[in-house]
Amino acid sequence: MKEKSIRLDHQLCHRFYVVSNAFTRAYRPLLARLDITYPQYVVLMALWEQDGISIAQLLERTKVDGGAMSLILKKLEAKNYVALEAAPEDKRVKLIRLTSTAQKARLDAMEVASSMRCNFKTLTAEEAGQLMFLIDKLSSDLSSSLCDTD
Amino acid sequence: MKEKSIRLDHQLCHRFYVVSNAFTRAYRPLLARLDITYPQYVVLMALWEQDGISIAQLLERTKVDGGAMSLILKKLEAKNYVALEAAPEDKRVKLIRLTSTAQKARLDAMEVASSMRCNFKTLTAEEAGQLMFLIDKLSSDLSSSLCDTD
DNA sequence: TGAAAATATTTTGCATGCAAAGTAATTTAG
DNA sequence: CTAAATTACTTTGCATGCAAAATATTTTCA
Repeated sequence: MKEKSIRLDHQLCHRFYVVSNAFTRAYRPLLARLDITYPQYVVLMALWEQDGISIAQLLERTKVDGGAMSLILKKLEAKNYVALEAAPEDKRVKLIRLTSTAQKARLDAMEVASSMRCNFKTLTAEEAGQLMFLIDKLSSDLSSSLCDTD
Repeated sequence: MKEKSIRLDHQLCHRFYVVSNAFTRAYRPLLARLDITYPQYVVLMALWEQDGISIAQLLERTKVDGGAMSLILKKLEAKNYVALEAAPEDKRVKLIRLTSTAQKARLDAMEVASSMRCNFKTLTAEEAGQLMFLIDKLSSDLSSSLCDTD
């Protein structure tokens, strides 16, 4: 009785796949002015919230891939958005700090965020809230399934 | 008044980014038995629904990137899951057909899908339905924003 | 009919995402 | 106190995703 359920339009996963990629494409022209990609934007958002944190903390907040993060930070550094410095107490740790350029760019980023929200013509604010709630629930189900220590 | 809204946890886009990647990771061990990746699985799902379609139709249904699709089909062909043939009327078009191996693998795929659903411990079936509805609404907002011919 | 426009697919160059291996520095144990 | 485990990052190899250019075919139109 669960036989017919490999149809694409019955799959939550495929919806996430499609929408996530659509977001990346939709952000591209908006982020072009800042000369950054969507994952780079995510990293900057995390830093605008809390500056001077370590790479491990950045990974935890953004959920960006660790291997990709190395490259992303190098690029953000090359674009003069961040500076990396070794932590004084523990030389393994690198602390990431926003440059003044990035501080100023925060205003542009807020424009980006608000113009993205303008794209949501039919989805109401309440529905967006429901959506976030449900995704968070799904998300915790998914992450607990990966480490099945329960 | 819309100033504080570049916080990561206020962003729908980041939730999709995180969950979409989490799905890919969660599927990997399940798909290992079939020796395929998640995008390859998506292509097979589309073909299990409707076999013998063109690449353009496959792109339309799966929303996989066109450039990636070429490689994916080559790999599925190498793994003996599909066969490519030129359409008789129009030599530009290639038709994709499932092999008998892929037909049999459909049963394994149904196992994969159902064991993925078992991961959703707290999300109810009704909530999953709501989630799909809301995502579809968001999705149409997003896609209409890309081609702003309105 | 023959050249130009359109269509279907592939290729290319760059940016991740994923898993696993590799490094350097720190902590833990015997 | 030192060798083994641990931790924080980086590197590597492979698989996409994205945009744009390149190919091969068809269709359209003057």
